[in-house]
Amino acid sequence: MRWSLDDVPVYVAVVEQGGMTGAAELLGRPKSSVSTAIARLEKGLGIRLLERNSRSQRVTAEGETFYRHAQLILEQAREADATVAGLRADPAGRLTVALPPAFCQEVVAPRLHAFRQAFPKIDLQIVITSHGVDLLREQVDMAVVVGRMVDSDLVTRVLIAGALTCVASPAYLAANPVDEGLEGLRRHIQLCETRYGIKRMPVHVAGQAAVLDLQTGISHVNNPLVVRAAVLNGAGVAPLPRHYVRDQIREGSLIEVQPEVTFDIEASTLSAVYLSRRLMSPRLRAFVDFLAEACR
Amino acid sequence: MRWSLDDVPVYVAVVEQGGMTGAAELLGRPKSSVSTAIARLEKGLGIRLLERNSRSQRVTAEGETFYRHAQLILEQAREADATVAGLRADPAGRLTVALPPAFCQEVVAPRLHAFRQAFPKIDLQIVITSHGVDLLREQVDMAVVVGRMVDSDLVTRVLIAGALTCVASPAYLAANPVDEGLEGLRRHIQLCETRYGIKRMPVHVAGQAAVLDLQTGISHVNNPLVVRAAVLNGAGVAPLPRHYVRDQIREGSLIEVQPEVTFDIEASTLSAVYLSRRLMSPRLRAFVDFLAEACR
DNA sequence: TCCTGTCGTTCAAAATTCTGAACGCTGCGA
DNA sequence: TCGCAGCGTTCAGAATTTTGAACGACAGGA
Repeated sequence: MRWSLDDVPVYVAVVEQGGMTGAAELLGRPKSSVSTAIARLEKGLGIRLLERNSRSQRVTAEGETFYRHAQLILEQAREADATVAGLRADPAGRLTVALPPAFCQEVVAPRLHAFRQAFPKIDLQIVITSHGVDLLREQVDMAVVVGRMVDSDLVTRVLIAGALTCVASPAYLAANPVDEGLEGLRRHIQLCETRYGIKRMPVHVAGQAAVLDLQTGISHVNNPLVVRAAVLNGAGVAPLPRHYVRDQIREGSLIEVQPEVTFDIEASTLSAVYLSRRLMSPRLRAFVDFLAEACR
Repeated sequence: MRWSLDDVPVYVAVVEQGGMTGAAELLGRPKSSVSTAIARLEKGLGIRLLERNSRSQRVTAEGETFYRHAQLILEQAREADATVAGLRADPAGRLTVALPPAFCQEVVAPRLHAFRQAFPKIDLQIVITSHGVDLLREQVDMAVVVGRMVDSDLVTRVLIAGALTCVASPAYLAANPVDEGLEGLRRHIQLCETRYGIKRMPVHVAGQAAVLDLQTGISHVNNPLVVRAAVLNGAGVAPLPRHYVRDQIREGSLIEVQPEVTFDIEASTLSAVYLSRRLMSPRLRAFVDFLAEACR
């Protein structure tokens, strides 16, 4: 990388202001700095970003491409800055959040102490519910929900884009070997989270699309931790979010079955949903960052 | 933002090398530069990144948080650099790609001329198929597929995370007003793309989860453009990827019906899938970047 | 306990970048 | 056709950053 990241904000400003003079004003620096920064960036990248004769300019095709990337870089930088600003501000005040039962128990609870220690002045109120979005406007500052909520005036941040994976206990597998193929797998599924219990679950096996019936003759529970507990005690094979079985797989109390089968479903995604990205309170930012880190 | 982006790569190097000396070696700069860069960054951010006594150091909690953001910034920067390098290299050679019919016709075809003009030396071969992944290893360099393929040794780049939206022609709506509520909507759906034609399509209406039967008594076609053509000619209301109806909505030949209904489904996602991110040929990178830009 | 190798910091000189005024060019209106 | 206003570029001095060597501090082995 033979170019300087510090010239990126300058270039973005020039493109967005439509000229160096405007950019210079926006950035509060002399226009000569802007001019040299652009020249340096072009030299470093080895391409011409702006087609310019001494009076006007337009963005070249390559410049357009680079601009898109530059925006992303800047966005990340601003995100980092906002997070750090939040850390420094020692966020305080009441923060009410809605969390689904399993997520709260499995991911948040074990780390709650660390959060309270890092932000002792945040008065965190947790509401356990699976329908957090309904409370979003009136009663809670943020909700963790299943899926990838798309709503024009809500901001969604994906926490777990977790794929489902099929697992079973070693004891069960020893007693009941699983045949190859989807049908072999299907015969061992006794129990499944309600959300995944659809008749034609689309799956991929080594790139091949197929469907799996997760409804007929299968019991359903609307809590993944119940399914996990059952499977740990020998209730056959069940598809579960990888995030909830990672530890068990590592320590050997669960074994992945046919890991080549991937499930094409949004229902295993968990997202944090809140109102505005720009006017996010430091305490909300701190908590969302904390969740994102906990889910890594 | 009171800190310099140029110090970010230095910090990342220090964290990853576990020390300033190692980082200095990696970056090929004197360690004094590394030391001052870190000190400057800490001052600019207003937080302590590394807890260090004159011999060793460890990353603080805040430093860990910032490191994650720093990685993202750097990743974006590298991505930008690779793209520009690709542009400059004047990519050449044969590139074979697999595209689904509707996507190729609607998104790629109108922009193909621009691509050929920008990269005249790329000998582009297009295979029209809906099962591009199957060809991925042997016959094509890249495939555009429906969904969000998760496969350990495939790289996926989401092109359209498009939500579905329900549309109808103005003439149809004038003659057949749609009642409020999901059931009102349901009565007008006559036709639907095969992929969305499931019995319990999960939807959200203003945050409330619900399901919509898109199977019983509905005709299915496995091509969204056919559905669109039919709806344009009065075939009731149909859910379609927003990306395929954007132009029609703008020019008024289609109208959104109950836009507050959002569909929770991956089937409307389109992704580019290819083998390796690191060893991507310049021509493949050029084409994937072109697709991403076309889908913006 | 002392020695030694290694690590991060400091400092003044050197290189680089930044700055503001002057310059030259171009599009627009008269 | 001409003149002016506004834009990007240039240039030399000023400010900042970079650099390599010297320094101080600590861990581990003798």
